[in-house]
Amino acid sequence: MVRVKDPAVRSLLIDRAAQLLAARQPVTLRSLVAGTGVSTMAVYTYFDGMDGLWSAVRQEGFTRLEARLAAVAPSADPVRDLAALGAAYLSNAMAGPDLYRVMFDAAFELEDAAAADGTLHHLVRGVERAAAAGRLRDDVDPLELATQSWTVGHGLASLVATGPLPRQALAHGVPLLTALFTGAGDDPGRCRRSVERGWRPLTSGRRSASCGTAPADVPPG
Amino acid sequence: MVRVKDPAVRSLLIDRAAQLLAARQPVTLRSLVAGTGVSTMAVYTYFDGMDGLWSAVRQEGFTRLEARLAAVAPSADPVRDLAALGAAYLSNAMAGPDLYRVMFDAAFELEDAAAADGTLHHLVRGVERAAAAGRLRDDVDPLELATQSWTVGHGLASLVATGPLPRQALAHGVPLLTALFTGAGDDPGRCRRSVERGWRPLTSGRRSASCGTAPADVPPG
DNA sequence: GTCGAAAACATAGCAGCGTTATGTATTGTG
DNA sequence: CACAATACATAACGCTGCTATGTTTTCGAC
Repeated sequence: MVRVKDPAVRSLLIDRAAQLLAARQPVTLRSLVAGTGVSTMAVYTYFDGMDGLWSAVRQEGFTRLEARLAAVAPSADPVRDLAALGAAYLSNAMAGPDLYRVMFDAAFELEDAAAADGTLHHLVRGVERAAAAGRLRDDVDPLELATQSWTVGHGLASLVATGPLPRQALAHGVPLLTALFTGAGDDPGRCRRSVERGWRPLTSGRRSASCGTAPADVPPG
Repeated sequence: MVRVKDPAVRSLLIDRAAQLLAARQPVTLRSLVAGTGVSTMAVYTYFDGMDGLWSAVRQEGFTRLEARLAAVAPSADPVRDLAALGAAYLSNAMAGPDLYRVMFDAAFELEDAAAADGTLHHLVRGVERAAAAGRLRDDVDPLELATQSWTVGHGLASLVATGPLPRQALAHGVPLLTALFTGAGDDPGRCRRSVERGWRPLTSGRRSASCGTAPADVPPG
């Protein structure tokens, strides 16, 4: 009675969609199945149409994001870890700007909201650790501060990855988060140092510094 | 030699696009001209295709946004005015969520960047007034603080107007901006009161509080 | 092992989309 | 008035997502 669909075909189509997206090529029903041996009907048997495929691509995006957040190893400095979570969030957005846009493109449905909730939960736990370490005032609601951190991260990601701000504008994350966590009770100087340490892997390394006169260009998509 | 195209037709098509957008109806070439008497070719003589129309719609969105920002009357409290600018930004996004999404949808081109620059300039002047009033530290760069305020506003607008956060999440603007301006040197308590006063018209009034049964609605467009 | 139903697949075709080609009014100008 | 360039209307093209139809494959029951 119950037939199980081949999960390999599912992830193949999702990966190919993400691949086309990263290559800035149009993701159409026919361009998806081109090259793969499957026919256009596969998109309907596995995703019930293009809308379902986009939904699956969004979830893939949130899965990748959550993997990056989960890879942030907690340290002895929970405020540094909070900044590191923000840096990981931005790093994920910069690694696939079009995928990040798709994640927040369509009107949010239930499953999308659940995936976004998992992301937010990482931040909530980070805030709770900072609160447990006595770095924050007692009256701060972890969910609220996490949501505010998310707002900052998403605003920066949206304006830099798919918007008008240049890449070096990512550095605004340091004063923004520092102000936010200081406002939540952390000591200003200590907070600044923690945020800078957590943010460092994003602005320093990662795909060569943004300083101009690049001698070599990236290969075309 | 030079023929001037009828500007009335231009704004008619732009307004109809914004109207369809607000009504959450698909904006297609044929649905645009339906009812207006003009033919599909008008979109090509006036906008050189749908891309040009979307570009014009984006500029219309920035024009409306700038009108809202310009309507914020400066008061004796420049920090309140900064928060009021943020509230006006959010108010504009909530008044037309789909238009706001279109504004930041496509890859930014030169004319779009110019329009966004005008928006940012409003914030820069607001920061400069706050700095001139001695509310901020001397070392704050107005452009940087304005960009950070924009990041907060856009993040909130994106997550609330077209994203997963509910409308009451707009209240996060108060602690976010308070932390940002306090971090820039303003006195914490005074800053909080200023931001709350500037933010008030957004969360309290405006289109009748979120409780239902609105007796009268605003006239369309 | 065989049959039958259900799922997966391939092909062809549909309406809709943005765009363009072609022919016809309309307008401004010498 | 005559001419040339613009504005417009109609029809068609290629592409899109989608669906209808027929075929193949798969799985469970006897």
